[in-house]
Amino acid sequence: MNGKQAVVLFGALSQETRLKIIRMLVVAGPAGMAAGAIAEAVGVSASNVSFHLKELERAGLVAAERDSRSIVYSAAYEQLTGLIRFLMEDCCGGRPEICAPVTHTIDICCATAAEENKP
Amino acid sequence: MNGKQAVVLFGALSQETRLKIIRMLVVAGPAGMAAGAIAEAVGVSASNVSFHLKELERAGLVAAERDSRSIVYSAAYEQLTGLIRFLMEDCCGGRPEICAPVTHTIDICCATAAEENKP
DNA sequence: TTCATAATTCAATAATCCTATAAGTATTGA
DNA sequence: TCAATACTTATAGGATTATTGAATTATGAA
Repeated sequence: MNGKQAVVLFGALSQETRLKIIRMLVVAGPAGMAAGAIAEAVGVSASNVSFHLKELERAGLVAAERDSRSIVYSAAYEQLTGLIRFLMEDCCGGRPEICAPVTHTIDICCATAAEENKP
Repeated sequence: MNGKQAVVLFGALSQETRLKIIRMLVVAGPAGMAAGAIAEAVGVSASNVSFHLKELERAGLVAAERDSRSIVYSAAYEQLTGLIRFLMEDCCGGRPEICAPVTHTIDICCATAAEENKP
């Protein structure tokens, strides 16, 4: 990840519709969602959602795959985690307590979700 | 953190000069840096850095404090960590391996920096 | 007080981004 | 093949954002 890439990614995330989409896809997981379902969920027109999905795809934040008539989009987790790493690089300058809240909360999120997912 | 706030924060980070500033302040730590030093480091005019610092302040990503003739800016870590939490909320849907890379890398960053900082 | 330094504000211009509408492409089923 | 479904692309507008240079405010030193 370099600065110019990161600017593009942050730009892709700095729009209400696109941020809603990404957050939804992050929750949806690798299975992803069809463009139509996304449009309905965020409440925008087909052409508008298409415009924003293309923007997200251009940034590399989502991947698209056709499934019959639908096109299914899914979150690119590696890009997201790479972006976070880039932003917090050398973050704490020897003060772990400064960036600990990030790792702590994400660990809890993972653990909770995994727990709920058990059979 | 809510969606509208997050959009403002991502917007603040989606500009080359501002991203450079934030990353520099994240490394600089609580001591922060004066506006003039920031301008020189990122290579832009005083009025331009002032414009961008104001934008970052408006978003709540930096705090400003006057010190004699200088105005010293420092990163608002809680906002950054809050933003990351918001983005990755319920991220992995029971698959901890998906978001583990984030927490792992930040943990390593903290540990390494803390180690290097020992007397 | 007067001058120099540090930074902000203002105004004008240039660049970029978002939305809506309309037209186009791919896929499936009658 | 014809029509319907699911999306995408093109275009044109209005809105927001970035940059520059000149003017302004705040602080400290001679």
